[in-house]
Amino acid sequence: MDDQTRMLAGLAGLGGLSQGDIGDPDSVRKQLGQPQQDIGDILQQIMAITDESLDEAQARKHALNCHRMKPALFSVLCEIKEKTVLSIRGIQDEDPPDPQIMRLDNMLLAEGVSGPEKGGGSAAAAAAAAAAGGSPGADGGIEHSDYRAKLAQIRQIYHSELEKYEQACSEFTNHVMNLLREQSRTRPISPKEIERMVAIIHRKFSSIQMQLKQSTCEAVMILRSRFLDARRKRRNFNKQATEVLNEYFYSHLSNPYPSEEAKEELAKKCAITVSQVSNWFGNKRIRYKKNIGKFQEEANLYAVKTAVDAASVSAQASQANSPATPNSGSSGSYSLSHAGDAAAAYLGLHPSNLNGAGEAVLNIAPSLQPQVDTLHHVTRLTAGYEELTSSSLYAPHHLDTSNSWQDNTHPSCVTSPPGPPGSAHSDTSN
DNA sequence: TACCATGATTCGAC
DNA sequence: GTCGAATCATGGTA
Repeated sequence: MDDQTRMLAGLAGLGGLSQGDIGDPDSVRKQLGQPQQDIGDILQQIMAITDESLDEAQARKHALNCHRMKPALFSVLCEIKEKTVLSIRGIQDEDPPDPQIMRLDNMLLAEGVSGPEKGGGSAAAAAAAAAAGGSPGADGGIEHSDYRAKLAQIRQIYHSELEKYEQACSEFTNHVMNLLREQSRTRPISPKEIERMVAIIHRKFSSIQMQLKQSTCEAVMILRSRFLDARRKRRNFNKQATEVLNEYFYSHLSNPYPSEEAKEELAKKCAITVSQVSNWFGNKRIRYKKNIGKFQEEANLYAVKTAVDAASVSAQASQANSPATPNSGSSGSYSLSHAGDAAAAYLGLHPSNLNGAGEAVLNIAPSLQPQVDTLHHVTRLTAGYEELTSSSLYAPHHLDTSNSWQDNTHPSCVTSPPGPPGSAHSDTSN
């Protein structure tokens, strides 16, 4: 159906045309002689209104409003307007969803700010805390609840602001719709046009909403960085944890690269994460190497302590298993120099075990080998290095000329597999 | 408050 | 990926 026919069809109701006649334009024109004359009159009257006085115009307006052709003419004008103006806009109006809004929505949803309540964002908080690798404990609990509270606050503000915007949008939309409906009595405004106007208003308000979402996202990011930046919430490990780590470090001084299993065990013992264990060893190795002298005392202390512990355990085990052969299963002879005398005493050295060079020759059980290694290491670092290196009995693990740890023999401990630094010993999951 | 200790992060090398 | 090295940022203490 062409425009002309459509227009005529709009007038059909008043012109007494049947639906069957509408399909034939000639028939319509023939039968519409009178209505066509009426339309001309109406248009002339409309044009003449501007030349008349206000009272006259009002009277004319009223007369026009009451004219039997008015609704038909109105609907035709609406249709023409719809086809000419609004159809052009229509294509442009149907925008795809804004990707930025989608991103913001997703983020707010993930953080538990928008969408259904997730316990005040506790899931997000927990995930974030886990990602940060923070140590568990009382402090972690406090900060966790603190983070949750702040997030809930942000959520509350966001929702109240959103509600305000929505309310304002709805009020404004209603107002505009009422206005347009009111005006639609005097000028051709179709329901579709009103719908479009509503859509435009919603778009404008959604851009304001985007700003709100952006601000909320920023607030969440700031909150996250404040609470989850590990540097900001650094806490020293407790004494026991440090002791456990130091014990391991100094008892594996020849090769202080704990395996994954060892790290996990240490992490469990110290109630910290594997990453923290890795960090600790990384820091320890570098600081120890940088200033061996400073760590000497500590090294001696832990070497002796570890040796004592191991010796007592070994003695107990020997007594329990085979009192007659305390050193059964010994792996070989090791020499100790004077610097390790104290520890050697703890290890149960007897004067008869001293060799001609004044070094101790001892049959060591395999379980004591790491401690002996440590003593060798410590000894070498203090005064006895030249003596030890001249001894064919001992080929130590050591810091080589480039000051890096080298493993000349086998690793000193079963929990610390062989291999140079960098061979999948640990992870620094930063 | 200055200084040192220490846990975490970053960066380049491998 | 891990490592060493440098650096940052905070905690603890004199």
